Amino acid sequence: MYSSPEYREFRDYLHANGMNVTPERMEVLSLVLKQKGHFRIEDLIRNSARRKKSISRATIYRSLKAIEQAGLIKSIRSIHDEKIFEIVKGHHDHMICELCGAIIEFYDLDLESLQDKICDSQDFLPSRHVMKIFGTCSICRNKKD
Amino acid sequence: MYSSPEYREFRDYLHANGMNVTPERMEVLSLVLKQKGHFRIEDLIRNSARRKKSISRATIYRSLKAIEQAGLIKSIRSIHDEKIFEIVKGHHDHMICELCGAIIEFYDLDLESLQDKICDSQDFLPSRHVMKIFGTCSICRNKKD
DNA sequence: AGAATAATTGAGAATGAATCTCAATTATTC
DNA sequence: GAATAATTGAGATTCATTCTCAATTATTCT
Repeated sequence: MYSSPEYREFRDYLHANGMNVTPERMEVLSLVLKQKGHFRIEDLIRNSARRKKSISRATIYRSLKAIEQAGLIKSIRSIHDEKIFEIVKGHHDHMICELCGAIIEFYDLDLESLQDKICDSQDFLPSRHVMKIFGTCSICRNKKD
Repeated sequence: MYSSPEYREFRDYLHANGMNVTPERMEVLSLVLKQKGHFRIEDLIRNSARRKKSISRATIYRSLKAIEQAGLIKSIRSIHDEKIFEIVKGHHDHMICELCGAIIEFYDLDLESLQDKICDSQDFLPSRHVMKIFGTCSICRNKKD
């Protein structure tokens, strides 16, 4: 129970920050890990609600914040400016289709190193970045014909 | 009065979309153009409130939406996830200091063309993008010593 | 294991941004 | 200038998120 590396990492984060390991926090992480791809907070709340022992909205918010700070999830915004979380699985950037809303992940090493170079030229020390390209995905492009 | 190119552009947008040119809308644009760099909606509302004829919150929101759709401003999010507008002056990206919150604009041609190349490889047709690099700005780096 | 201490939870209240409602007002058209 | 359609303002409303605080629970210490 709660033995995969993500739980361990989260426990370590909690310990390192003088926070308690509670069933609620572990359960929220478990709900998170069940999501595939991107998810909204409301989805988690709804999922939790249909369980025997549901977790309060406040606690879900609080736990998500901790899980985010532990580096296990991160938030992005949809085309409609809606907050969406995703499980952190190594860095990548996003293409977002303005027609169908699809979120396409990509990673490009040249892009990463070019960014470092740009930061360097401004004496800026980067810690992380967000890059979103909006446009039309290949599926929607072909539909249009 | 209201003769600079931005007003003309906004009027054109309104006409093109069957919307009326009202003193309120022009005044909101005027408030926007008075801002330097980045601004929050609340700043505009406060600025408007201290005028002889103040404009309602609802109308400021409505006008900003129109001004944004006219392409004269665009919105970004601060480190604290707060919505911030900026006047569109040709495309650029952002470095955001996590210590002092400073927003540094930059533009890099290599970055732009690399992005096009990446989109091409995914058959994705880009229309615009957002790139934010978080980290520590040069001023804060030097303070730390 | 049990007591003491500090952190956490839940339920609902509170906040804050953004949107909506609708009657009164105003821009536009003819 | 009259008729028509769009807009405005004030306040109500919505929706996401945070806060409050008493009751509960995890952790620590012996």
